[in-house]
Amino acid sequence: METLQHDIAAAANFSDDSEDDSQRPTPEEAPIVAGVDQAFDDETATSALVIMQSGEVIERVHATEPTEIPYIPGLLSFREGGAILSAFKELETEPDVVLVDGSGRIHFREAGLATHIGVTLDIPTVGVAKSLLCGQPRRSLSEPLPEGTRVAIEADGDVTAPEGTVIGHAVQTRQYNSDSRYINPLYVSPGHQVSAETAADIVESQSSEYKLPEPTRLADSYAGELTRR
DNA sequence: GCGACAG
DNA sequence: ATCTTGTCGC
Repeated sequence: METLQHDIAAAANFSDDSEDDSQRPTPEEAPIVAGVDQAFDDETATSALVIMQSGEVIERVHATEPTEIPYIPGLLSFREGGAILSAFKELETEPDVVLVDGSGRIHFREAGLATHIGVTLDIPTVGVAKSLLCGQPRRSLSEPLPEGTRVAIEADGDVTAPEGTVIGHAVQTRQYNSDSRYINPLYVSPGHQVSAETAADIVESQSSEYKLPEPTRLADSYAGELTRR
């Protein structure tokens, strides 16, 4: 599994350059953004995909697959990847970018779930995680960050990338204006065919009332209501 | 051996 | 991820 991840990282493109920029949306048209999230029960994983454009849901699909392995930090792709790929087979729309719940380049071998899915399907992906798997924030995150702040996450000894490489960002999409209550940042990283900066830009552009970008939030609740039945 | 660790 | 009530703050 680790060997496969090294191959995936080698095939990944952590920049905004594309082999065929023919399909990229012109600045005139709003991008089609997908959100994916999984929910589990005793022995299956259900993946929910929500596709949005201009604030509207234009397609929604899901798929369920048996859970093969337990959760192991660094190997999430092998637990959730199958169901996600099955859900994509049901999809008719071609998203311009996919927001994946989990890390992309912020991963020991630079091959988190978002990167795994992006390389496998050859589509642009962004990793959106609620906690940090590895890497070192450029500055302390112990104090609440103001809304709109982003702090670079650099590779340290736990990551295959050269030390100091920016592998993602802590992104504060929402924040309270209170002393006793605060919101933690999201950890955004490139999955495939997207740079660390663009990944953070996309997440910010898709977030509005809540901390999570809208496609991710809707996929989250959709997956939840599918499994609790 | 010890610590750290997406969902 | 999942198990769940109360509680804080606008």
